[in-house]
Amino acid sequence: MLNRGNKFKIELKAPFSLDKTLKSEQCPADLWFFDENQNYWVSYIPIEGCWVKVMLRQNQNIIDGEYLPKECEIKEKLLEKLHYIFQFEDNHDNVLSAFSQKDDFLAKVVRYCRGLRIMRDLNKEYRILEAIITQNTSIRMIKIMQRLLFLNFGDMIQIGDDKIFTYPKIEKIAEENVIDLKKKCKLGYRAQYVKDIAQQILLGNLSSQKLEKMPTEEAKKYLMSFRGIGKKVSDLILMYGFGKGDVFPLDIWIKKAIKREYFESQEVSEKEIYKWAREYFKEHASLFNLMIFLYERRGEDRYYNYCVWR
DNA sequence: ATCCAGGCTACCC
DNA sequence: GGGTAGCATGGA
Repeated sequence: MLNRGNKFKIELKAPFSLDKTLKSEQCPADLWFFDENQNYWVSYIPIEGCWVKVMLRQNQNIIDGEYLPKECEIKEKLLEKLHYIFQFEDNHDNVLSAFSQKDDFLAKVVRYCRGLRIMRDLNKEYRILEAIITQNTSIRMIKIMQRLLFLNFGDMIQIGDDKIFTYPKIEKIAEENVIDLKKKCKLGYRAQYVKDIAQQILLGNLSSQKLEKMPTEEAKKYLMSFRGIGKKVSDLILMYGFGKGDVFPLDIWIKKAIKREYFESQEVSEKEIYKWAREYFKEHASLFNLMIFLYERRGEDRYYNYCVWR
């Protein structure tokens, strides 16, 4: 590695793949990018007021890590956060082999997704705003919009040689006028939603503390009471912001796959798919949702080199 | 050019 | 309750 920062190692005790996880295009993976020259994954994490550059590389069952700046003595805290983000210790093997027996499609999906984890975001408020901009657009555009949010509403800081922008500040978004927000960040009609929700978060009406205490169904109703948050967006927020394992975000990829594999390509309503998924996957719905999403998009372009931070 | 993308709201019946 | 036009934006 750079050999300039502080080094650490994480020993993996369960099957885990950094590549599968970060190339999966799950929402929190957008905060990581692959540095092709250095051959490691990079992200930036705030720890006790200090922004840290984190670099990771996997070698068999070892994650080699390094962070900057060197004078930050936060190794233990950083490891704690990385465990929270990646869930290294989650061993899904029993669940995966059980579901592989259920049908051939799942067997293929499970094989393809070996080592995949559902990530969690440290910044719940950002996760809420980011989920809103995912509606009716492409993964490519989602990354562009995120980068523009960082650029326009984050603070510029320097870590080593990197000049980056921190997470977009909710207060700044809340007071920006909608036309400018729309133009600056290419948010389209989502700009009004983003601004409104930012205000609701600041007012304490949309509270992540409240959300954390709620069971899934209640949390979903709560989220959907805000304009701009519907079924799908609330599922994404709960899955990636609040670690809910029993949600099932329905986008076109999932709908297509479920219809094809389980309803003989017949027309099925969203309601029926939700009901079916709850019964079929039970408390593991989120995990299989992400695996099917990844499997279905296996031939699509990936943008894991794209950096939202600068 | 028309259709589509990790959908939602408002309004129709 | 279910069904759908309109919505901003850029890529195919």
